[in-house]
Amino acid sequence: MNKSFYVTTPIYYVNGLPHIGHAYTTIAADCLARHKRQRGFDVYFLTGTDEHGQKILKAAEEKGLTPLAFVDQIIPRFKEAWKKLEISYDDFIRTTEPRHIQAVQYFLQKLLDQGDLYLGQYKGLYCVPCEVFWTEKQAVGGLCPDCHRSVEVIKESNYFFQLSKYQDWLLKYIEEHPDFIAPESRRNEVLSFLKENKLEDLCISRPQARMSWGIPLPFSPDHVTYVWFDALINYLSALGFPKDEEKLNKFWPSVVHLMAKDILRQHTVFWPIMLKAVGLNPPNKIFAHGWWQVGEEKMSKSRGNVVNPLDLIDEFGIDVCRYFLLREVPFGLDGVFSKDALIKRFNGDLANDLGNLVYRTLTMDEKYFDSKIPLLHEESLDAFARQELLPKIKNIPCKIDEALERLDFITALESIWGLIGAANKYIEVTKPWNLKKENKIKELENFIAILIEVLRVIARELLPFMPQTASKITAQIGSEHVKKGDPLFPRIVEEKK
RNA sequence: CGCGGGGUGGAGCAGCCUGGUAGCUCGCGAGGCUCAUAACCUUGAGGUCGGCCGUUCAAAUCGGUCCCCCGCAACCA
Repeated sequence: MNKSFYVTTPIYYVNGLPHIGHAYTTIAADCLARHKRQRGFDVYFLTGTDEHGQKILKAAEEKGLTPLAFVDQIIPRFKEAWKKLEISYDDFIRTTEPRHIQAVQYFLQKLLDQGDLYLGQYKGLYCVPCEVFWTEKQAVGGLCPDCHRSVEVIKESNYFFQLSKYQDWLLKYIEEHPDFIAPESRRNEVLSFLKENKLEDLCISRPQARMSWGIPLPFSPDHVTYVWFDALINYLSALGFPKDEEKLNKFWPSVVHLMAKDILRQHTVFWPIMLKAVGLNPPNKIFAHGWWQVGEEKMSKSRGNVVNPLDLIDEFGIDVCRYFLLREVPFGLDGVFSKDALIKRFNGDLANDLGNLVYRTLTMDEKYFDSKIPLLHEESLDAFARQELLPKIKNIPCKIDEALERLDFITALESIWGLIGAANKYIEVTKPWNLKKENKIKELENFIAILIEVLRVIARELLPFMPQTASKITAQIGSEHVKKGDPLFPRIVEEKK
């Protein structure tokens, strides 16, 4: 049986349209999924949408729609975006689907039955017009931070989940599993949080009367499930929890959860404890990546500086966007997005290094051998090819495996670009135009043959990162004859102003 | 003294754990080559490694202290 690999994005909250942050997480997950498939793993790649909660209800009311009608209208926009980005997900889960609702209700019932839930009083500062609870620190001077009207103390009866019961277990687990939470700075953040605070019990319900848009508690018609409790379970319901034991055993817990850093705590504190409570292992890895900033500010809808990923694709193509997002900034750190930076990457890495290497190689093969691909004779290769090209060709897959294990997309890509650089240098060192003049056909044949082999390796290893480009290169090379087309990445010449 | 991350040539980063010629990418200067998308290859200029004090034969790297920037500080997705 093949090894299995499960990768998830968060389920995106659909009170808005997909933006570059959503695309970033999803592209990263897609890259990992494609890579593992290529290496022979059985892969399950899950994405989806989070459709319950206060904000959805409000957004729907503003549009005069029922919540379900509202989300039904948004979901296609996400699916279209992922289709356009050629995201190779295996499953798209919606929290309004029966399979998910059943899983959540089973989960809740089990917790209740084993005594992990209790009915208590939720007390909080509530802003009635905004319909939002605030903490004491947030509501400075008893005022709502949003609308600046005064908040009221509200008490309501709700169900609670006793997190603190599992706190010591979680702390120990994180300490004993250094790779569980990444990057390390985030891991430290969670550790210090757990060491310095006693976990409060998590309020996992909302009164149906105040907030109706959620999954009903199976044991209380007066309550619906708190959205986060509902949402996290999606990672299990997509595996057929609790019924499909075969699928569950196959893919759990060999999972990597990807997300932006703002939802780290829910995934590293609530989620492992929830799993522990129902007798499942924590996920293998939880990775929180950074935010993209436009100019100086964090990208957000309210600031109106959102970069629409679909517009970018129209302008530059899928692969260029994928390459830029994965190559420009270490996964885990914040980055600054700008078109200038993207164009720089395009011209430098893609046009000059990769595109030009492919094009000049194909041109030479066309000129010297009428596009026929000569046979490679490894034993008679020159010193440079043996020392600089062959070892790289051999090592790249392993280097990429290691790098992607750490979600280090940059190092993985750099290993490919190391080969591209060596090949460009090889052409310079070998001076094939001289070989041609001197009629050294054998040498010339081997020279072209090894370069084409290099292109094959590049195309193969680039596939998870730039699927379209990889197929284009493969198609250009063919098996016996090359088919030189247009340059892969025509240089972008910026207009003078 | 809440916890954590960071301040390295014009820009963005690596190096720091395991002290000993400060490295990479981009940009800029010069040269080479012509198969190629003014691309490619070689080479040069440019750094008090945030400030100060200390340990040491020797500190970007260890210790102390100060300054500045950025995260986290929970039930809001």
